[in-house]
Amino acid sequence: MNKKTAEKVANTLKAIAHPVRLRIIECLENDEKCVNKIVECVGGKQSITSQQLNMMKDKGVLACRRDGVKVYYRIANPNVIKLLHCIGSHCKNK
Amino acid sequence: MNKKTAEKVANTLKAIAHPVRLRIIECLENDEKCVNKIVECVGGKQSITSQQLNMMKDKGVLACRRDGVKVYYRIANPNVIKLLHCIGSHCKNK
DNA sequence: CCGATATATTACTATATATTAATATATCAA
DNA sequence: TTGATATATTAATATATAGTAATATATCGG
Repeated sequence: MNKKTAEKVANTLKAIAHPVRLRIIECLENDEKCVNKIVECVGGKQSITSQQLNMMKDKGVLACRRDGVKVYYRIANPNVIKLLHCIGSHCKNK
Repeated sequence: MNKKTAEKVANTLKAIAHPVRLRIIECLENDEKCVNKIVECVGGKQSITSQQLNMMKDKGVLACRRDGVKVYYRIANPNVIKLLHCIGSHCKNK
């Protein structure tokens, strides 16, 4: 892996290496959800969740579409789900 | 995933979410290596590499053994390799 | 346009992580 | 014990990330 690739990969990993962001991803695993639902699902403040969502969108982990007043987020990079399972199965027995 | 698990997973991810640390892991993919070799392999200063190695050891990603004057590091958590491949295959085509 | 609901942005402070240079410790052979 | 090689630690600063509160913008029905 060359340095540039390493930086890209590190960037993607950093994008999800956060407890709340992991939970957001998990919550979006099966289907898209609007911000409202995501906030409920992970249980924080709206503005914080919005920041996290935006950050992950910037890094290409999530994508979104607006439908009227609501904005629906979904997982743009399916590998993060695999990744989540991968690392999850390791951490369980710790 | 509950909050505690999310924190553990985030911790492991943070441990590898760094360009140099990713390259270290890659360099240890097939066999253990002494610090010297690792420094050569990733091309930084010895003390920095040592810090990274220690950090990853602390977080359970790596393990090491001393043999005389040399210290050999190896991957302690095989899932990080899978993880690397997972995310690597995504980032390639970007 | 106005009010209501949904989402995003800003500005600020706190905390964590990275970087760098210098120095310390460990092991062994002579 | 001394010198040489290998590795680890410390201390200081820079930079990035997180957390918080307040406010702004967007969409739409009426």
